[in-house]
Amino acid sequence: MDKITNLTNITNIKLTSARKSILELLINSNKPLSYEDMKDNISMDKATFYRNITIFEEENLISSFESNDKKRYFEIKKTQHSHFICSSCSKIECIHEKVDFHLPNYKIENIIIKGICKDCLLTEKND
Amino acid sequence: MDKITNLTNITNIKLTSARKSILELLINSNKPLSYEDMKDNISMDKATFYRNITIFEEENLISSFESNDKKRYFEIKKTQHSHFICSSCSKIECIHEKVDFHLPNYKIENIIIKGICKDCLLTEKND
DNA sequence: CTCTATGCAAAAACTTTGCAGGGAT
DNA sequence: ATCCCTGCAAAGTTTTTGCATAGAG
Repeated sequence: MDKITNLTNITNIKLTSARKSILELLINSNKPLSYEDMKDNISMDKATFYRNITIFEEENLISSFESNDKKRYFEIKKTQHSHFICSSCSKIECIHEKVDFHLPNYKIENIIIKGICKDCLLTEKND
Repeated sequence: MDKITNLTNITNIKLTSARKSILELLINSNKPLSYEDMKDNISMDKATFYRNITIFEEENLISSFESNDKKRYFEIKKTQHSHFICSSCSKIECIHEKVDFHLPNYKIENIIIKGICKDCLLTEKND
């Protein structure tokens, strides 16, 4: 039984080939992906894509967040980590350092850190 | 000399009445505001609004982030704090608790925490 | 046969751009 | 007179919806 079947057989969704191709891409990616990132590798209409994304989120298979570039980025729910979005180049990086933070009575799902990445900081200095 | 003059006279932007009205709203708000939040209280076209917002960001007077609801939220740069966005009700809250977190070589500007707020958690339990 | 999934086209929502007119100095 | 600011309208971008067809069980 492969990873994707594992993921979906605990839910009540049908594993169509469209859905499989989205999940495959997300599982094999080491960073969040937008529709634009994925569209050349999944052969389906954007309507189908977004409808399936909605279902995946309802089933808690994936999480998403909005970035600087106005796009939504999607990611398989796996070991929890944070994301860094560079205000300058819009690059997104996964941050695995532990963030020490507690908010009683809230459920924390995702931490997004905005700022300037080290590459852009270096470039600024060289200007 | 008022707050707004203080804010802007260190920059090289002209303080028009349009700009003043945006800054006034942001200064007096205790939470980030979107264009929609502000539009009834500022009498200017949305083009003017967004053009001025761009200038304010370039001048480092304000910061912004994208929320669940596809809107950008703007805030005067003041004492640093984080924001909590509820995935369920999309409410935004300012979080003044310290987030203990270090990323060497990166400049951190803004921390956004996504999750379920305490009100929505309660509602879920009561279903 | 029935129920869900999909594609296509159009709509929706927010933001940006082009262009011409207005205001300030 | 010049330069920047503004309003209006149109365009741009991402995501969503309606509807009819296709496909699975």
